[in-house]
Amino acid sequence: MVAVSETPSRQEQKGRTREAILNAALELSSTHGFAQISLRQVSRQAGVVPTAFYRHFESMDELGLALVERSFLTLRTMIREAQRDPQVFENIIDASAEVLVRVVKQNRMHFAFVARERASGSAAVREAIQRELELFISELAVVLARLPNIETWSSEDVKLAAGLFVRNMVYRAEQVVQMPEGRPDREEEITRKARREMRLIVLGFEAWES
Amino acid sequence: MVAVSETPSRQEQKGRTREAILNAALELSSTHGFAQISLRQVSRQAGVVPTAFYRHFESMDELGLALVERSFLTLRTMIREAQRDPQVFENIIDASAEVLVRVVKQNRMHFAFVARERASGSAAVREAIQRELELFISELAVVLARLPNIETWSSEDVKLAAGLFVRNMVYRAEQVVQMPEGRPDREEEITRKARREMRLIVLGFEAWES
DNA sequence: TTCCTCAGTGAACATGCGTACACTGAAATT
DNA sequence: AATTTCAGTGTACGCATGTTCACTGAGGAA
Repeated sequence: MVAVSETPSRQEQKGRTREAILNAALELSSTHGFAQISLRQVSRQAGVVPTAFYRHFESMDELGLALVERSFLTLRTMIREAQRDPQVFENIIDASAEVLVRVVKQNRMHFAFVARERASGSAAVREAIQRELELFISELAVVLARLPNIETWSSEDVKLAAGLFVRNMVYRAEQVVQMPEGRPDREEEITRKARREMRLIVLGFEAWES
Repeated sequence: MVAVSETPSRQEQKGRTREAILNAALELSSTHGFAQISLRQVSRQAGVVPTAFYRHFESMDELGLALVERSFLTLRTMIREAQRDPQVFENIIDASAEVLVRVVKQNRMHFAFVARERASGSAAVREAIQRELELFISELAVVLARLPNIETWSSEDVKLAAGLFVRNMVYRAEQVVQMPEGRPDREEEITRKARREMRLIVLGFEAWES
């Protein structure tokens, strides 16, 4: 047998430990909520002594912010990939509802973190999530603005509609996160409801006059 | 001088202490979140020794449930009173938006508690809030079902629409709670947005076909 | 080869926590 | 008047926490 793995450089090793801490925090907070987990618990789960934590983050608060950043990075990547799905062009609403459920299931913990800490994290974490969601709404607004019925709206109205959409999606995402494993019936129900809600909102679009 | 106040009965006194504990918990959790406050902090703020806590609640979890119950009781009472406002009959949407902002401002801490713990409390607290919100949606659905455009809908569709409404109201309520004191401009903005969102949804109603 | 850098260690600390226990004294009951 | 009930007290405990400090030893630079 030959040793295949090279000795990792110092940077690499540091990066790995950092990842281990982030993952430990994400996992622990998925059951108890980020606010209630301790620096020592996170370190223990990451396989590291409490003092080593400080080599990577100054405080739990800073860890929280890093977690927000990483979660949204994952989510944005996934959703951009999903937008390339050819189905999405054919029927935006039906495809979006299915994509939503699929994407959330694939990244359950990231969504759970965002949904939970949005309302309850430390002030800094809350604000960071709020900002990211606003960004998300603005992105969607740009997409919406190209739709036939919407071209003539004021940009404020488009953002309003986008906000309605995103907030409803966040709610349905929360439900998918809470959903017990292996319940395709619940999954189907959530997808169906999301689809109908989006239809209802879109019907509002069509009748809107600024 | 004559002693005006009668000596309170044992029951009365117990009730007062219970209230003191509930208020202490509500106030403390408005800054740090219910999950992070300790039995000792609550007792201290209520002016009582930690052990006395157990005469009223078996655990912090039970306190949390009592807080959910009391908050929703307050909220339901206020909203039912608001429904008697004659303006509400004339123009449901515009009046509702204003009532929403006013009611939330009057009971800031109760709304803050519900909004925050909805996503992040202990499992028991979360489920209790979820259940109360479902009840609330059902109540609204009954009101909506009497509207002219909606009479013919299936009851599932009516609940769907009611859910959309309530969830959006919860979101706007969160904003009112976070709103800094003495900012009538922010208040006006939130009212205006809530109004338009509700209009957009109502337009969807009108175009809906089951 | 020699020296330096620095990610991770391990012991020690003060503090706040939940809960058990025996208690007090006034209101309620007899 | 005598007795019981029970909301609230005070002490004491074992435990987990955040942070400090001096340390080790392997990777990287000289």
